[in-house]
Amino acid sequence: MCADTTDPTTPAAPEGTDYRDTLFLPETDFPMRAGLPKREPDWLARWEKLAVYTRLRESAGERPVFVLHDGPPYANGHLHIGHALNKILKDFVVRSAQMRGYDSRYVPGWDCHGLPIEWKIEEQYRKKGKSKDAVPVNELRAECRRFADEWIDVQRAEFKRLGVIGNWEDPYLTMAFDAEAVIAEEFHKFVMNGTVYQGSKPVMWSPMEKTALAEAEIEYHDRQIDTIWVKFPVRMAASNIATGGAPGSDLLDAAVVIWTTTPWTIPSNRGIAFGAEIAYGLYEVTEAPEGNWVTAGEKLVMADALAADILGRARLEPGSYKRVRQVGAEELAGLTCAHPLAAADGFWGYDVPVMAADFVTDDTGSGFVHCAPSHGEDDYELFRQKGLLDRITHNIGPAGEFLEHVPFFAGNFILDRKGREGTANKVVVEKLREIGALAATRRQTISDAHSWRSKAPVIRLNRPQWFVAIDKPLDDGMGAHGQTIRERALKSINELVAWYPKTGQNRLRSMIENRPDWVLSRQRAWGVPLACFCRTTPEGRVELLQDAAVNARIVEAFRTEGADAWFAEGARERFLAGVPDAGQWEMVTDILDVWFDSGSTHAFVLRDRADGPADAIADVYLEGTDQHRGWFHSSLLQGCGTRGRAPYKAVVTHGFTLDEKGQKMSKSLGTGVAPQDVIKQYGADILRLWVAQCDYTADMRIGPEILKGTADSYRRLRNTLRFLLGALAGFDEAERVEPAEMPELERWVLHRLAELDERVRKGYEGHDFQGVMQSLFTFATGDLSAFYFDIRKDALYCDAPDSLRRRACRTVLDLLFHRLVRWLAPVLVFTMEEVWLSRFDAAGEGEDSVHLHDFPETPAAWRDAALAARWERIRAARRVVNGALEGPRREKTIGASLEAAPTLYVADPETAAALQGIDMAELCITSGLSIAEHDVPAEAFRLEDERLGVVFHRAEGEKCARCWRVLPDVGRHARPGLCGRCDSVIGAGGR
RNA sequence: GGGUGUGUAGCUCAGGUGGUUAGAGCGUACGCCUGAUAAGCGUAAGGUCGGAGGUUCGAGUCCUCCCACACCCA
Repeated sequence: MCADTTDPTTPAAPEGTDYRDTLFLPETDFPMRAGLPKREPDWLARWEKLAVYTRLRESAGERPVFVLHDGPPYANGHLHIGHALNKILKDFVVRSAQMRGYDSRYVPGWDCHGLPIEWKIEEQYRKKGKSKDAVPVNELRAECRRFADEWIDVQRAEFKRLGVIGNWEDPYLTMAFDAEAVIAEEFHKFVMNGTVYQGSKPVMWSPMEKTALAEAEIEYHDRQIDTIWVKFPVRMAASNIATGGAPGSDLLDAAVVIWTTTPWTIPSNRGIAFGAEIAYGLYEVTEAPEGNWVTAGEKLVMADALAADILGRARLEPGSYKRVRQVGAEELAGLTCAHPLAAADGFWGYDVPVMAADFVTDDTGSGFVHCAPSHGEDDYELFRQKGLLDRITHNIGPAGEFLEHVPFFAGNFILDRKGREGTANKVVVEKLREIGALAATRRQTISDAHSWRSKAPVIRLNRPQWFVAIDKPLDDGMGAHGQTIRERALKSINELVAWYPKTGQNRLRSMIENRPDWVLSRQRAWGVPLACFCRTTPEGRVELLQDAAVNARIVEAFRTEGADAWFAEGARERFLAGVPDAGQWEMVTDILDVWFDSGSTHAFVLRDRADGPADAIADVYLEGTDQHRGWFHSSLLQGCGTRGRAPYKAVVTHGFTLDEKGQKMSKSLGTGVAPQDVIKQYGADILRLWVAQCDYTADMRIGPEILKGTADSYRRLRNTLRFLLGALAGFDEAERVEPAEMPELERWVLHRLAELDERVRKGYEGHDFQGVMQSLFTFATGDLSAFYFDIRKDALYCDAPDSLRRRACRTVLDLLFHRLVRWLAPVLVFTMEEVWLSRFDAAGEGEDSVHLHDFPETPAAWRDAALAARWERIRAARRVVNGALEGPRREKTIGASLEAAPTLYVADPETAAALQGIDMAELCITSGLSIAEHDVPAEAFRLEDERLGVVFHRAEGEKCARCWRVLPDVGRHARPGLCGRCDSVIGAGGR
């Protein structure tokens, strides 16, 4: 139909006729402002009603299974931002795996046993004036259970509010009866394979309360103490390396000087440590006052840096001693000393070896550290490494008293009844002085550990503990990856597990390479007991009962009654029934370290539950970097001991959340960010977007300014989607156009989509959420909003509905919609559901959800590298035009770009070729644009590329009242004030 | 004190094996539009690449030391 033939009786339109109604403007009810805090709960309710997680499981069919195994948070308080970060990252993994085509299962869990809860309950008792010891164990345990239960409900609601999908109806709990049964059963595996043994290890011990303390129960206060320098006579020197003296060495009549802040540990001394990097010298005293502790002729070995200080404190004048010679590390390592108290009693007649250790310094003291492996962790560790743990002493009792067998000191206490300094230090110092072993003393103030409860000082005391030997070869038929737990763990780390980021591998490896045996026992109440029996053999060895029938009976009881069965009356007789010599066996009443509980989750979750993977190995464990020492570690050791390998195939780690300045969040500075507050102010999607925009492999900052920025980004993205919805209003399948028939601009968008499809899928697969978001965000703002949408508004608003250009555009918008919305759905779970429903189920009455769909297949054939390269040049030329319009605009020559019709000079043949057949006026949103393949005139506007220039011209003609383009033919058509295109669109009954 | 890691524009991040005036998005400023409108478009200003040495013709990129921050351990 020709527009010019329309009814000539059409009344002349008055000036400024409004053709607005003839346009196809965007139509959508999708609100520009999100109102997330208010609306998110509605979508949560909808998903609950639809049972999205269950539906996905039921419709999984033959999809491959993917399992992210949840590391259980501890059930004792509201969620903090770190929990939110962790669960949101997991949600990205779970949801993107589902949408990539997996049957992606996620069972959340909770860690329920352990000290913090037990402590809370004790605190409640104390407030009521009750003593914990007066309460039956199972009563205390029941209270702990109730406490955990309450917090699990709170945390579950808080996690769900974040939009995290999973089996929230049926999570796993380490305190569930079946979990407690499996934990005990797993422990029995270690009992039966012979790796569990009793040893002892120094722990923080409060003599006042006669109990071991955890790090959390310790506080540090300043305290005045008497430090002492003590002489240890050299007993033997390795003569072949002795230098500078006669055979037999000049050190044989010297003494090594040690320094200690705890004189009461001297009777428990079993060694001396020195630093291989420290300079030592042999000093000889030439002159000393009458009755001095250090006398003329004495030879002492000490660090050069400290010698003057020590000898001064020993009341020697600067000129009254001399440095005889240097003493090297090799020589020191060959020394053996006598215990200074050996001179007083044969009890101390043993050898005291001198050993190199890396914890010795020469800042203070003497450069020699006296080692009491029962009373110091460094000391213990050194003795463990040297294989000397059989030399551990047992001289101190639980109240901090010297035991009966200790000569001279028996009965003296380290602390008195009020927690103040007792007599132990005094008598030891006095004895050392009496026998001439003391070199000097100094009173000083140090910061030292005190009990949080009694405020009294704390000591280190070795207590019997149960260990798992990690270097013992196992004859368990699971040797495919090594014979010992350590071998299997290292093999797993090196070959069986993928690490995101890579650095996690080294971190865990160096920990496993260096770690000592695994201490399992805690002297506490709220946990799974080491459900086993032990006895001491006539030779003094402690052995464990290895009886499968007894174990089975215990596990069965735990399964039906919980681990409380162990602490119930008559438990011993019940479980030992039928065992010969039952009377010899004692119950072990310690409980398992909670890391053993959580290290066993793979057994009672991945292996035992119907929703676990077939091989009972998780695809991913994802936690903070602190879990290299924690859950990754304990799960690895546990798995290697019970099934021969790590229970995971990949480990993803994230950093910590810091305040806006990159420092730890602080309550007192008010820099803390609570997830509940973010949700209240902005909504969970903003928090999720923040997570997706961070580099989670490092530490992440969060605060008001950062959240505001995130909300800004969100708004930009939201509006782009809103435009998409509006432009797609009433889209009909009949409009669809094949790519081959589309204009180049549309095919360029399809090319970008094909590129992004690969980027997004690979990004999600590699857990690179930041990369995915950055690509999508730049695409949405740079390629769509500022380029494609801006250009196509004319066609969308003004073209006839059946125009190929408009149909092609709407086809592409539909393809864009499905990809953008679904690609973003794992991150912006709420908003993408809103967008989805706004298009497909505005009333929200149906059963569809974007979360029930996969990422759409994107044809590889959409890729067109040649076309993409050409459009790079086209866009570069467009940028020059944009720049050129800025001048006239500032000078008020023009306002809108449609008032311009510039000339583009192209002196670059490749760009000229690229522009062939391209309507640059359309792309630049000008009313006209002529291209001159010509040298760029001097007056032309140009950017960096000298071969492209633009000379400005105003567009000739009138402004079309409908499409606003300024064209020469406006006014020459049937309807007044219109250009040919618009006139014909209306004539065709467009609207 | 030890181990591990991080440090590029106001913010969030890019910057294979060292190579021309260090990039993107957001924010900011200014201008335009008023048919995505508590929106949209354009232009611009922002960086001693934590600091100091060194290797090299040339270093954000390699080496050494230092500083700050974090996690784990002591």
